[in-house]
Amino acid sequence: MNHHSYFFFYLVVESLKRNKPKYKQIVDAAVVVIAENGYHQAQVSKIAKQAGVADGTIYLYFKNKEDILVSVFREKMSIFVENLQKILGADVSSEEKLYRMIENHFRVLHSDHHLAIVTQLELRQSNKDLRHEINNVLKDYLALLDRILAEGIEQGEFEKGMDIRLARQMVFGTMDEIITSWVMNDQKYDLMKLAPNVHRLLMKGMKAD
Amino acid sequence: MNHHSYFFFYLVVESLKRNKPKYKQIVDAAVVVIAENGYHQAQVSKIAKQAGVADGTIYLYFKNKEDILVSVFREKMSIFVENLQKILGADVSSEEKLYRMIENHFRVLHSDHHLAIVTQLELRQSNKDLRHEINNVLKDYLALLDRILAEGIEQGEFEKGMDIRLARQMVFGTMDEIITSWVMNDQKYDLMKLAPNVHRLLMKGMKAD
Amino acid sequence: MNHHSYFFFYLVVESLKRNKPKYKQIVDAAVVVIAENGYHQAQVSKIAKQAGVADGTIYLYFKNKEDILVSVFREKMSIFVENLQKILGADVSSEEKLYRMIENHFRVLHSDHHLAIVTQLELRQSNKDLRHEINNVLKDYLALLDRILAEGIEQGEFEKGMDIRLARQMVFGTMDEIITSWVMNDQKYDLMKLAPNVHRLLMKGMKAD
Amino acid sequence: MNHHSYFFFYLVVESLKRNKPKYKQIVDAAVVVIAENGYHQAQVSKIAKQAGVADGTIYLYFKNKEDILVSVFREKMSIFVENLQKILGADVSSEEKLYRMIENHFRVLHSDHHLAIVTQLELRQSNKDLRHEINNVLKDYLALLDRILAEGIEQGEFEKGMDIRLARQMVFGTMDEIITSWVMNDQKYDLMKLAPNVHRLLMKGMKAD
DNA sequence: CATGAATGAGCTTTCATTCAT
DNA sequence: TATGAATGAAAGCTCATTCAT
Repeated sequence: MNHHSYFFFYLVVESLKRNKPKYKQIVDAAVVVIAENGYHQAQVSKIAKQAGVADGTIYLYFKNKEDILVSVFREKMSIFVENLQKILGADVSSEEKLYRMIENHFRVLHSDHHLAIVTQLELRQSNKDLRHEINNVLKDYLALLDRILAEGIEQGEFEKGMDIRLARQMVFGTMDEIITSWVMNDQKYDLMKLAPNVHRLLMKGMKAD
Repeated sequence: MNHHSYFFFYLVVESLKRNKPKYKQIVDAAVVVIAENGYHQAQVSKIAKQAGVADGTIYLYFKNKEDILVSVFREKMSIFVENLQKILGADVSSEEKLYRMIENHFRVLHSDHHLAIVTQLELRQSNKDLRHEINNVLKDYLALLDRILAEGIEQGEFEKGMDIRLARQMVFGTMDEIITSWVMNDQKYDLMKLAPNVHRLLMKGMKAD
Repeated sequence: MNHHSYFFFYLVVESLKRNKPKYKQIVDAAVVVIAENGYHQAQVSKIAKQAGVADGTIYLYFKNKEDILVSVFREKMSIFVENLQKILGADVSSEEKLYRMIENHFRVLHSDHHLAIVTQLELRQSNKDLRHEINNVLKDYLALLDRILAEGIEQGEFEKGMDIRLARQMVFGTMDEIITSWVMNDQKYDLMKLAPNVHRLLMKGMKAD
Repeated sequence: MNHHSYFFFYLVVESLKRNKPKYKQIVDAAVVVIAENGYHQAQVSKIAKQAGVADGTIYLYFKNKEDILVSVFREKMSIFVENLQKILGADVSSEEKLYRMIENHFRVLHSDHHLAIVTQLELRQSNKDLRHEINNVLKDYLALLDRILAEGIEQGEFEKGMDIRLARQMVFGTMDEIITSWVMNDQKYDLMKLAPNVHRLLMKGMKAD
């Protein structure tokens, strides 16, 4: 490679970097590395290499390794939260909002296999401290789910005396278990197609009419 | 040795091991150590000390550390499976069987705080391989749940077209999420009291009548 | 460039540097940072920040970090040397000159706590190379001490057959040990008051008359 | 090497090890490694290799690296202390005791070049915490020196009004400076021969009679 | 002259597992 | 069977120095 081609190569690489600030670059690299190597094999050096930066550069943007992992969760979770906020703002029934939530939850993970592996399998191997951090991030999401449920009760769509915490745990626990199974089965079947049935089960339960 | 004789040899050795008091001693010690120190602080040497044996002795009964952990899960899961088998044999409706399953699941973990911490929080930090192993153990339990669901459909108690896999994931995911939340909240409230409501939600869903 | 022209070039560059305010700024910043944070916590970035310059600027004035530290020692040592030169020029006995030297040595460090910490404790943590450099700087000072001793012998004030090197090591070793103890005791007592006794001990020894 | 010769080789190595318990083995290895590589290049792995043990074995005998270094100082210092205790017990004048102390101090370091390098140059590069530890160890030694001085005053051998702390600092500072210079000059001259002159200087001072 | 973002080499310590007794 | 001393691989983080701007 002569020094001209090096120069242009440099420009391309640089503009890629500039368009994706290093912070995002590293977070995205972490998702890929964790998904492909597993949580315990996701060394900082691997993440750095994947991000195209030096090991030390990581520490200009993150306090420590745990900080990277929490950031991964926070950054990606914000996709769910933002979508859910839009759904909440829509002028539709609570039942429809719940449906859209399930559908959104499934779609985001369906469309990003790496992310699905990371959130459903890998990040759960983190230690208790990190898991508490992750739970804090989750709280925002679950608070929005609670709002759907509360509004549904208010509008008479959902069972009047329903325990919101239990209902939330049923909705989230169900979605989570279904997605984890799907990931552990190597994402063989079409997750999206399950949404209507899941929604129906949650709304009307298992009892025959 | 062909694979048949290997299989029988395996069965004999396994049953011998499990009858030996030290095997159980070590498994029980592992539960205590993991519950009190957390998964990542549960070194083999700590388990050995708690069991009152030398480090090396562990390896006379277990192939490696992962083998201890899988054994913990298998031994303890058998309590759930045995109870559930009794429930299945009872002459009651499928709905009642489901209720008893939930009640049993909650009760076992409610009555053994160490076990609850280990199964809901600590063992989930294990790596993918171990979690696949654990899932295999779980399968027996979930197969029994599937039988309740299939019988319920057959007898017209549960929705005819219901997807059994989804329903199973809803039931298990809901129970699991509820128990995990309870453990993470330091087991502050009475888990047992939730069983009727959980059962009602799973049966009739959230929709107002 | 032959070694003569190199030598003069060196002199010019050196004198240019030392007149530049930033050079002194950085040396003074280094003293403060080392005294307050300790040798091993005195990162180049901290010194730069304390001096109010960018990290990179340091390298316009110093070859590397070691060069800063040697410069600190050289700059500060020159105070001792200059004072000692004045003392040597005074028209007093050698014994009096020795007294004034001790008194000066104590006074300079007594009046600059930061400097005392840096020279007695922190700079001694440097590696062998740097300590050899520091010793070179010290040589000028010790050479002046040797002159006091030689003159004293010549004038019949000091013991005729006295080994000058040993005597120098006794004088310097004694002063150094006393000051280091004083610094390690957090400079609790009055160093200056010790000068007469130290002088007396060095002159007449411990033996009872 | 056939397995017989391996066996005998093994016996020899083992008996060497057994005669020198691992603790001492490691301390001695540390002295050699520090002397030959310098304090900052004395990695735990090098010490382990020199001691003929695995890295991990170090940590069966020492809390951490600092613990090795403190132990080096403590173990070696005890030679000085034990010798000095014998000297104190001798039925000779205080002046003679002082002489023997100097002679002993010089001899121990003169006879172990590695140790001389380690105590005079390398260990002084340790951080403040370690140096405080080292100072604690030194205190025992200096306390014995103080006893010689106090007894000398009592018996009218040493100057009546003499400040013991100052005198101790003169004696130790002088010895220390002389030895350090000798080490920095690559131990070129005969340290032992200096003892009488040093003693004379300390006793009678520099002043001409 | 001055900047400061980026670099990347380097090392202590833990702990699952082995194996001579 | 049981022991427990010994092993040795493996990784997060710091910071002196550079160099494009």
